[in-house]
Amino acid sequence: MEVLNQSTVISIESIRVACRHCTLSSLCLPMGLTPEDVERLDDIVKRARPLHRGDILFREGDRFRSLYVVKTGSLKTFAPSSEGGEQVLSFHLPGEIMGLDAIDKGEHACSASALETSAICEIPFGRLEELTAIIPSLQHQMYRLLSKEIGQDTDLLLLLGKKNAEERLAAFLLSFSQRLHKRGLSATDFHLSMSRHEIGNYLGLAVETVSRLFTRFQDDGLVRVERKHIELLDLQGLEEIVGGVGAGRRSPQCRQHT
Amino acid sequence: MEVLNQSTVISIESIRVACRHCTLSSLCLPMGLTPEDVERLDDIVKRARPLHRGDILFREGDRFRSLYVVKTGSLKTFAPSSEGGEQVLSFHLPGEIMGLDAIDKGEHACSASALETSAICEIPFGRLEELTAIIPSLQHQMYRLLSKEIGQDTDLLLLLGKKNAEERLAAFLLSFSQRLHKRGLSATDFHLSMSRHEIGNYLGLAVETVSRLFTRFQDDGLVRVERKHIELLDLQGLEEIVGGVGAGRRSPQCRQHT
DNA sequence: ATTTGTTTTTGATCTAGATCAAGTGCCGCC
DNA sequence: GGCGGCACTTGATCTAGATCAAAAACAAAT
Repeated sequence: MEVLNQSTVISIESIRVACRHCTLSSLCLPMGLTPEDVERLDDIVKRARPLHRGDILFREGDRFRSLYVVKTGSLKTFAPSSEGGEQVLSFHLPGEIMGLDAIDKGEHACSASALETSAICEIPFGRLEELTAIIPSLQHQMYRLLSKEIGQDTDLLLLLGKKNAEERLAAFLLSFSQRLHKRGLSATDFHLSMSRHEIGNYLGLAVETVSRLFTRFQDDGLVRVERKHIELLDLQGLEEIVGGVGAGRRSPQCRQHT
Repeated sequence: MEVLNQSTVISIESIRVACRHCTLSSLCLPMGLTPEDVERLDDIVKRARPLHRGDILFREGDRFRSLYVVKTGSLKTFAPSSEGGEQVLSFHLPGEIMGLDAIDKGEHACSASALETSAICEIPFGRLEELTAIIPSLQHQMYRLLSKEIGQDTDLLLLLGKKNAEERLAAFLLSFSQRLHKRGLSATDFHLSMSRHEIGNYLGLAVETVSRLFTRFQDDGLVRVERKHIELLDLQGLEEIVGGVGAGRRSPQCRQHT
C-alpha cells in the first residue's frame, strides 16, 4: 500500500471531526468565520467519502451539485482533449476546493480522480449559496476562492505560454513545495503522488522530457530524486531557473517571442 | 482613426444610458435580474470612461477597487513574464468583465490596456458585494461569472498544453467569431483590434508563425485576410482543424504526449 | 521466485516552430 | 507628399523538445 502524506489510518473519529477542529480550516472555507458561522457551515458539509487510487470523484458532464474539498490525500482533474488524449488541469492537495469551474454551466467540465487514498468533504452548492447570502464573510470568502482559482490558472497559462521545459518543472516543484509547506508539511522533502506521465501532461511536456529533467536537476545538485520521493536540495537554484535567469548556468538561449 | 466594431460616435447619450437599456445586459451582470434589481445595480455603476488605444485601465499591483465591464471597443490584459517580456492573458469584448482575478489578493495581478477606443463601466466591488448579499440572483450571477472565467482559462490551458500552432490559431479565430456573434455582430466578417504580435503572444507563438498561418489559411481557402480585416470563408474547415482531425488535409502527425 | 505488466530511464533521431535576416507595405507626421 | 518608423510578410536556418526504440527498475499477482 501507499505511504500517505498525512496518516495511514483514517479513523471514524477523524471523519466525524467537524470543520472547527479541522487542521485545514485556515486554508478552507471556514477561514475568518466566527465559531457560530463555522457551525452553520459544518451542518451542510457531508463527510466520510474515502476514495482510493484511481477512483473517480466526478466525471465530465456530471450534473453539478456540490463542491468538494480535499481533506487528506490528493486528486487530479483532467479534461479530454481532441483525439482521445487528456489534459491534466490541476492537482489538488488537502484544503483545496474542486468543482468551481462547474458552477457556470451546471455540469462538471472536467473529471476528478484520486491519486492516492483520499478523504473528501462534500459541500452541496445550493445550501452553500443560501448560507453565503446570510453570512457576508462567507460570501467574501467564496469570491476570494473563485478569484484565487482564476489567478492560479493564469499562473499556469504563463507557464505554458512562456516557459521552457526546465523552467516548467522547476516551477512545478516549487509550487508543490510551497503548498505542502502551508499545510504544515516539509517544503523540501515530499512524495509526489502523481506519475511522471501525469506531471508531463500537466506541464505540456513528454514523459521522457520530465524524466530527463529530473535526472539533470539531480546531476546539478538541485534535487534528490528517488522514484516518487523528492528532496529539494537547492531552493534558490530552482527559483533562479524559474526566474528565467539561468544565473549559474547557461543563458544565451530560450528567449521566446518578447 | 480606427474603424470601431460598434459605433464611431460615442455620444453623451450613450454614455448616460443605464443598464436596463444596454444591449449587453443579457451578457453582463444584469442577466436574469428583475427591473427593480437592475435599477439597484445601475445605481452603483460608474460610466463615462472612454479610453483610447494604448490607455491603461488598471496596472498590475494597483489596489483592487472595482470590476470593469467593456461597453464598446476591446481591451487586453497582460502580465509581465520573467525577463521583461509580457504574456497576453486575454482579450475582452463588449459585455465581458475584467478584474475578477484581483478579488483574492486585493490587488490587480495583471494590467489592462485598450486595443482601440473603448467605453467602460466601472463597478465598485464593495458596493457590488453588498448588493449580491441582498439579491440572490445577482449573487448567483456573480458565481457563474467567476466560474465561467475559470472555464475559459481551462480552455486556453488545453489550447496551450495540447494543440499545435495551426489548431491554436483556428481555435482563436472561431472563439472570436462566436463571441462577436453573441453580441449581434457578424460571425464571419470582422476586424481584429489586436496586432499579430499580440495574437502570437496570447497563443504562445512567434509573430512570424502567426503571419505564416494566416497566409496558409488563406491559401487553403479557409479565410480571407486583409491586414486586420478577417473574413472566415470555411467555418467547418476551421472547426475540423481545431478538432485535431486533419480531416480534409494531412493527418499522420501532430499527436502529442497522449 | 517467476511471470507479467507498468512506470521510469536512457539513447538516437526527427520536426514544428523559434530565431535570424531581409524585404515590403502602411500610416502618421512634419 | 516625401520621410521615418512600425507592423507585417517571407525565406533560410537552428534547436528544444517530441517521437521512436529499447532497456532497466518496480510492483502486483501467481
